[in-house]
Amino acid sequence: MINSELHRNTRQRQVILEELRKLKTHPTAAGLYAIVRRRMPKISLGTVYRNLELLSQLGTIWKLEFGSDEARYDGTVEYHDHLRCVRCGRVDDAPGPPLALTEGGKEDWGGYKVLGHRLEFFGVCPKCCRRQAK
Amino acid sequence: MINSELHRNTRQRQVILEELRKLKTHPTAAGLYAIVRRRMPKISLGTVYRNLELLSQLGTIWKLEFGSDEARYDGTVEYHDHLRCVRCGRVDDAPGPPLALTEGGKEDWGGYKVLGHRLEFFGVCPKCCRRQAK
DNA sequence: CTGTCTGCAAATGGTTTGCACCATA
DNA sequence: TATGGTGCAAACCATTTGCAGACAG
Repeated sequence: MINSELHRNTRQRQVILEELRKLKTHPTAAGLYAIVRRRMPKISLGTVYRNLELLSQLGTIWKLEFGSDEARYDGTVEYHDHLRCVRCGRVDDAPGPPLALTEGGKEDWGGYKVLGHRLEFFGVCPKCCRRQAK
Repeated sequence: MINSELHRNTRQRQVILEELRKLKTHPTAAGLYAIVRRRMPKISLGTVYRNLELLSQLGTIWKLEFGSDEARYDGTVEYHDHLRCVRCGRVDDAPGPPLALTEGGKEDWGGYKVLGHRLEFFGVCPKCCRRQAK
């Protein structure tokens, strides 16, 4: 059941959320696991996955699962677009305000009940651009 | 190497592309495999994957890998947005023209070399809406 | 106390890959 | 006939899950 009142506030959950929010980057589950483990050496990767999934279901964090690579997680709540590097998989926030997509009146679109959208730009990140230039 | 002149025109590849283009839906690799097997019972799933990957690298088809579910493939070449059902994973083309995203002047955006974008709407498809209503 | 959560490890499942044979150009 | 492609099956690997003990409320 997805209801924040039914869930306990475990130390693992707190640390996972805290460390995710400290990061400007959008780590993978494994990446965040490595970071969290510095504070909680005994935590398991399964717990990290379970909490990231739960927090994203609750709308507390955002799971970025465009593309074929591993999912990445974003501790920011407000909607914003993303920019993904096709070479290394890195994900950054798109600069500036999100593109305005007028979804008004589209709640029933082709028989679909539209809930939202995701917009992702893809390209080559600065580091990979430099690597290519060499 | 990704160069159409270096690739042979095998019967398997022809049939895979042909069947994909017949479909209005956007099948998964396994779904297309089931269809292709009606014409080529001995074809393997690995061959379907290899050809879909190659064709999408060549730009002949489009691999839709938003979301966490299985990848889906689209035989249509022109850009269009997609509409994905969050319940059953079904993917349809978004009706009407694609939203105009003025990417001009954004080739160097936050240090990124922007190559393109993908826009996906998510919601509940007609069939799943009906299922819920019962 | 009760039911959720955790650590651990094994299972899952879509996708990829090694290999020996086949077939296209 | 040289080389890319295929069928088969095993390998991969991110993610999920079963379980018994731990802990929050």
